[in-house]
Amino acid sequence: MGWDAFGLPAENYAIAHKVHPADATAKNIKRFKTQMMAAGLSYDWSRELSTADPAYYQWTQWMFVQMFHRGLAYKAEKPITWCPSCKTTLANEDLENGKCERCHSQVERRLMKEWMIKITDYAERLLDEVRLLEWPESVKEMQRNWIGRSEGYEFDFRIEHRHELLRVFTTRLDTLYGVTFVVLAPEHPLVEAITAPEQREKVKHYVRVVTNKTDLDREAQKEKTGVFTGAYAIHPATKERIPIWIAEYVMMNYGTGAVMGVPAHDERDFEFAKRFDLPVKEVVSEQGIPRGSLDRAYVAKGILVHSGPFDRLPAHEAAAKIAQFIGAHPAVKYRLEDWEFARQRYWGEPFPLVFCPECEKRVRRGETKCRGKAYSKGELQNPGWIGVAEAQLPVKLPNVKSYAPTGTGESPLAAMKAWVKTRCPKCGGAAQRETDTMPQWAGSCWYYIGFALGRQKLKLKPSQAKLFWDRKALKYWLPVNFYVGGVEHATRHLIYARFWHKFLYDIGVMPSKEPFAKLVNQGLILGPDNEKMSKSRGNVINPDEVIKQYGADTLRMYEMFMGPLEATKPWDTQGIIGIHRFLNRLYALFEEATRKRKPSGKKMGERPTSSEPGTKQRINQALHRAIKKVGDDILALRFNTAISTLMELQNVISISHHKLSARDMRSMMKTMLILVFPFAPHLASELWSSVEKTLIEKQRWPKYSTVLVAEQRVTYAVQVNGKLRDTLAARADASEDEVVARARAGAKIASWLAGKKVRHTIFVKGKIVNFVV
RNA sequence: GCCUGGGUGGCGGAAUGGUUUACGCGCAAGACUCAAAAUCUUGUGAGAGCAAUCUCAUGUGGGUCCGAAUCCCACCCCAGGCACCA
Repeated sequence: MGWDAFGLPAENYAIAHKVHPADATAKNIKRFKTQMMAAGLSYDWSRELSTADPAYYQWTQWMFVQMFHRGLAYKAEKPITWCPSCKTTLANEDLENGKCERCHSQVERRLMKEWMIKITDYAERLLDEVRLLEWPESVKEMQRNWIGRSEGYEFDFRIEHRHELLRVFTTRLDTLYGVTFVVLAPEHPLVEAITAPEQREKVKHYVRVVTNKTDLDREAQKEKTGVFTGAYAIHPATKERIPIWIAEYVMMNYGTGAVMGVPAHDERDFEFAKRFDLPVKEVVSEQGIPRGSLDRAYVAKGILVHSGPFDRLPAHEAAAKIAQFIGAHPAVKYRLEDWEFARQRYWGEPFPLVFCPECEKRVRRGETKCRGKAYSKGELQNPGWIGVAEAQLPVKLPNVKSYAPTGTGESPLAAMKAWVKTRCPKCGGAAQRETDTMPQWAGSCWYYIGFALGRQKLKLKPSQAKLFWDRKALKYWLPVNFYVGGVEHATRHLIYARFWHKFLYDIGVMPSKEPFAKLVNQGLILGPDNEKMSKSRGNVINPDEVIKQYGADTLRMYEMFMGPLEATKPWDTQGIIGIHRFLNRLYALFEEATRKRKPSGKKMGERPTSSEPGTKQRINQALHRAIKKVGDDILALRFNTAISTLMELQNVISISHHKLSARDMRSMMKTMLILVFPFAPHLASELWSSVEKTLIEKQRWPKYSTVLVAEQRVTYAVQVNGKLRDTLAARADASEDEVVARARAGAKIASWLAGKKVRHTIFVKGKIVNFVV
């Protein structure tokens, strides 16, 4: 078990309850642990870890600093998501429908300079290597959509009277001759430079209005809006003058932030052209014959028309030829953006980075080393930022009195002058620590590696990294064979962790390419009202209460019995009694079997000295089928049907067990206990230990007899024209002729067949006879 | 709008081409009890019938097949994801 203890969830809780996050976290861990132990969850507690433990987060810092040195982390001014309630920047992945996933506040965009991780460098591999994963198709698809690859071309428009070039990305270069305008995102860096003096006021006003909108407002905007810049681009093929507009429907964070407007063949461009009365020029049609006028965009691919030398070419061929003609080059774009990695909050891993003004000057002067120590790629790309040396890790999170977020864009750590002030690891000069902290995802990106390596390894110093990366252990344990987790991680933790793992693979410390080989999403248990459990709804089922009322075994077993593991299903307060009854009957049955107690209810005679053979055979068969079915079901994670099978077995035993000898009954019940043990370990081991000195968990899973499991007598369904008219009991090995003859002879069937001609007879061994008349 | 799941009794669900509704809950009747709870027994898809039995039923409509909850086509509804992605 690992405690993902840093980050917003823990800190927001601490603030709400006016306790220090470290204390709140410690208290909650203790409570969770008590609950888990009460439920009998058998984790290997010797490998327990917490992401907020310095022994753990020193390695998180070590990994980050490796990324930094290799140029994967950068500080750049960008419009970043800001949550006004959590008072911190957030990553795209932290949003849910444009709102903060933690507190559901409406977020804003703020121009800020924060640490970003170049996860986009890994976009291609994150996408491609999804194929290596045995994951639910839905999650794989969510990841593919999140990464969002699209292939197209990039090319530049010349701008009339200016030397700058305007780069656009398109997936439909075949529609180039249909371009009647160009659109820039309002935040596009060229907007100010190219805007004509007479349009300046209008453009400024528009940009201000649009950039003040929240993302949600911008999404809600249905009508197209925009404004003409007064500038013109030159069409690369026809050399026509093309008006340049800006509009909020073009996003700065995708592609190049500029698009070619082809109203005839793009729905959005069509809408925009209609709104602002721009020309619509048809250049693709289904059969190569122009329609003349379009009442909506024709977006399908087709044959080119009105496209100069490219007329009559099919789309794909045309795109390649046009690219050659105008000098466009193939390009791939991703929806995935770089990972906003800084939080202006207290409760997180401090960055292992310092800012050194002297080193900044040296790097800016073009020096590549300082006192004989070379600057890393990351240090050269981020002038002044220096990675903390391995020997100085961890950078411990200082204890503060005032941990509440400030809202100023600086974390509470910035107020800790003594902590902030430090020496540059490169030049020894005065330097300042980075005061932002890492997001809660950082620690959870590699906790499974922590489990694999064990606690002793975590306690090593980062300067002993070579010892830390125990290749043998990593090869033995990883990739994780089987990961059970909620689907809410699909485009968050599971993207980040895959990236993190691939980075560790690249630097040679991790032997596998992917962290989690097989994934299953367990369904959410809803409240009895079929809604997500929440305090405010008052529909929370507290496991402590359930355990108090029914015991831990009933709780565990009922959770498994409710339905398939993957299904989301409501807690049924009444349904749990069924499991409780099952366990009580098992207890009573076992007591009877071991003769510790007189059977309750009906008077029952002594057990016979030897079992009644038919009964013994019947019960034994049921037992062996259960051994097979329960075993198979557990491996296939079908716990609900495994439990049904145990109930069926118990029903068979309880009907006629009094015809079994004490010895037989006892031995069968002991086997059943082993089957029950994974589901109800407390009761099973209690009963086991009442008759055995061994431990039930040390027992081997029973073997079933294939002879007993095989059906000896079967019931045939007898149909006439596919409709069930009779059933027929027969030996499993009875021949077709025999079964068909007997089926035909049955009184019911005879009457259905009377006066009709049987055209043919279908026989499926062990299952069915069907007379077609 | 696009993508991914899913739709079976009063309820949770079982069955992935062969007796639809296993198992459990609930409900009804009975036993035990002064009574209740607990426990045990029996019954329980819908409709018709005294009954044997028959007809209908797996979101809707069509198709394939001796036979469809299951395979194919079209549509409807529910849940989740993405969404002005050029």
